Amino acid sequence: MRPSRRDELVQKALQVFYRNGFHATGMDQLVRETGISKTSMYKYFQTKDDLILACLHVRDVQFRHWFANRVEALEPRREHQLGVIFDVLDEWFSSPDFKGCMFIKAAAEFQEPDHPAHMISARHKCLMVDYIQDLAHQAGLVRTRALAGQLGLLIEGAIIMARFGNAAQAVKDARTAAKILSAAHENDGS
Amino acid sequence: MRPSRRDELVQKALQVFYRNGFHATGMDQLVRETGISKTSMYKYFQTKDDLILACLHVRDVQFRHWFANRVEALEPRREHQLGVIFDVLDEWFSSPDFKGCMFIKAAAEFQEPDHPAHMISARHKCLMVDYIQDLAHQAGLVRTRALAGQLGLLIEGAIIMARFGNAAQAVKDARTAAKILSAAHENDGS
DNA sequence: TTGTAAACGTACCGATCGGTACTTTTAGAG
DNA sequence: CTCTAAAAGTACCGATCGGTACGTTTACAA
Repeated sequence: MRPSRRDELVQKALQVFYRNGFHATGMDQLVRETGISKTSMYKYFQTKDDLILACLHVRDVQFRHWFANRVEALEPRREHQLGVIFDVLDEWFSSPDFKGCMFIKAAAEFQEPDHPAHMISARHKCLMVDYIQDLAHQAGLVRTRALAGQLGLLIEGAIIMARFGNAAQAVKDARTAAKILSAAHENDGS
Repeated sequence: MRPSRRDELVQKALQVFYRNGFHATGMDQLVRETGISKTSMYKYFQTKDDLILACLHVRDVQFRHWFANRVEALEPRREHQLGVIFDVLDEWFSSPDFKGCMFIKAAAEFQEPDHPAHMISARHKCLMVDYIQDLAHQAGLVRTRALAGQLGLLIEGAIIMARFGNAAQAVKDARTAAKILSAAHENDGS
């Protein structure tokens, strides 16, 4: 466990970027809020962008692990886990420091499609859809690629709508829609 | 048509903000890209934030008018207009200068829920859902509030996914899901 | 042609930006 | 205690930030 200081920096910077935005957060503010000197920061990361990319990478791993762990905790039976993904989302939206999806925000601030931050974000969304498809497969559903794509749209839409006003309504709509769409992908259906 | 110069500023600044982001776009860059002097800018708007808010307001009106006009053009029969909203989205995603939803990006850069930019964005999304509900009503469907909420999630999700890689896949998934969800809201259903 | 108001260009303000140089303090190992 | 390496602190760099002051040019109306 050597690089604890570096990990601590990434972890704290991650929270500040998440709460305050990337461009809007200056390095001096990071010094203030993390308690880590600028000298150390620039020893670990050559540029601010490098630090941002490290934060996004950690966030990607952490978020997907957290999500899968919450699914597992709420529903241990694998064939029923697809049914609880919007309960996990609801937990996320209801957490006091929920501020939307970090990757949607990263893509909003780094718009060039070939920017590393943009690519990490796209990959994160792709991996989430892959995970949803895996849950659909374990639920014994058919045409899981199409279903996962559709549920992915509901998830992203719910994240957006949760940021604008009523998160409860977004979760409710998403849950209802997900049940209808999933029912259309049962092996006996069309 | 007196205030042409001011409108011209808003129109051009809107495009630069849309393409380049809000914080990432400086006033000097706006002078360069719009050809309007900084003196004039600050005569029309006291602060950069005021200019941003004016841009968002214009964008809100323009986008909703554009969207409704395209729906009308693709399908004049009102009872069938709900079926073409993803064709209009497809047009938008396919336009060469598509860079996502300006209001999602505004909410990403101005995170405080009571920030005017955030509130304008939330209101825009709300008005879009209202419009979808109106189309659902004209299509003779039932429980239009729930259906509009669900279709709204699909729309926002498609916008997000279109920014990350394959827009065509997002439109295809959204169209399929929308048909299933709409069918569940026909007056003979459920 | 003159008067007038709007727009322009330029130079500038203090503050902050990302990033660097250099010295001092801390902490753990021998 | 001493040596060493890491971290901190401070002061600073040029560039850019949002915003202002002020004199010049444009364009149109009388």
